[in-house]
Amino acid sequence: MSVTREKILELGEELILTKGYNGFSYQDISTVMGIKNAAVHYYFPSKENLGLSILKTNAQRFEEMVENMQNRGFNEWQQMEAFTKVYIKSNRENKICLIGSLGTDINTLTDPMRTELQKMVDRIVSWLELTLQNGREKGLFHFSMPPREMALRILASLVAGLQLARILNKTDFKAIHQSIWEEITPK
Amino acid sequence: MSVTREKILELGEELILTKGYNGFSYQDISTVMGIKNAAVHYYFPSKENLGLSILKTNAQRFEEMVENMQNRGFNEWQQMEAFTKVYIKSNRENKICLIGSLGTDINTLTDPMRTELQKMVDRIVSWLELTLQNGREKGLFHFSMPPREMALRILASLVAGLQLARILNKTDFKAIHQSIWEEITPK
DNA sequence: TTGATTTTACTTATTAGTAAGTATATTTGC
DNA sequence: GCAAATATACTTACTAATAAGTAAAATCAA
Repeated sequence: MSVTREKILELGEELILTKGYNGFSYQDISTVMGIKNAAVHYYFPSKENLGLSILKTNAQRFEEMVENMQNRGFNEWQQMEAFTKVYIKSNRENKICLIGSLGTDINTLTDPMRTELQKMVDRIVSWLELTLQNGREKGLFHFSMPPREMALRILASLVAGLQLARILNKTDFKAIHQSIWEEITPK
Repeated sequence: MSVTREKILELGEELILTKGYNGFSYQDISTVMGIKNAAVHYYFPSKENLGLSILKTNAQRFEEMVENMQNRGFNEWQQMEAFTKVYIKSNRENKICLIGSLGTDINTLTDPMRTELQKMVDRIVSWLELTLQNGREKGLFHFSMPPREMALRILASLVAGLQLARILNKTDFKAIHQSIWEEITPK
């Protein structure tokens, strides 16, 4: 696949995570890349098209990560740890996540983008739920609420953890994500 | 104070909470109100000016709520309950909160707005921290981590709870906010 | 030379913002 | 008490900048 196309996707994603979907333009992309506006339109005819591609790329990346972890025989604890690490990296880079960013702009998105976002979040919550449930059965985690509730709670902590850390202080994210582990670690 | 000005502030806030700061324009306000674009500029010369006014109005509303609760002799449990109710109402109205919305757009805001946002969030976290600490001393709450960590954790749950609920399902917010109480209620 | 890629040169729409004017109150000087 | 001055609350009619998007020509690479 074209290296230009890849780079546009990468930059577009970064812009969504740093300035928000309605806070960036094709100009932002073309200027940084040293190409013309129309070249971006060549690969992604519309902004919606670009946004949708970014969403699908992300959903795919998640699936690959999950598949990869299972191939390597990661247990549920290790899988949760790896998932958390993605967020720790985002925090280090002063980025929020796609869910938090597009969640804010959801009413300005087109139906295909909204649907794709819902699909992605739903998939992540389902995976978290299953991982928490299986991990609890093995005694790797300890919590009493239904796994789906716990999944939503953990995801919410991570999503808004990044936002709060960017507003207040980067180090605040650590406090938030560590408290997740305190809650689910068996005594 | 002018009723038109009040209405612009109200509508502006609603637009930030539904479409995001970079997702609405003065046109959105003037069209709904049946006035001209320039009339909005008459009250708020720039969009930054409007955004700043909305932030300050919100911060003031928070202070009034806290003051009011203390005048009425609310204990810490009741105060936490009242704070949570503000978020439950937002969820009912398909709105997210100012923190989550402006948190996404923070890098596109001017310094005065960023500073005001930080000030507001800092104030809320401090209040949460103090309320949790005092409540724990009285035996109203039970938790072992430092109060500030718990404050950040609760705020993160509420902020992203609204976002996740708007993406997935309104009822998911209930699961998230109820799990907060499960965590801090003494056994 | 053919197809993929990219630029040139646009269009159309929307944005924030402004200058000047108008009608209606409200205040002030006498 | 009343005319003149002034403030309030807008509208009309713009500007300059930027947005997304397009058609056609030029360039490049196999």
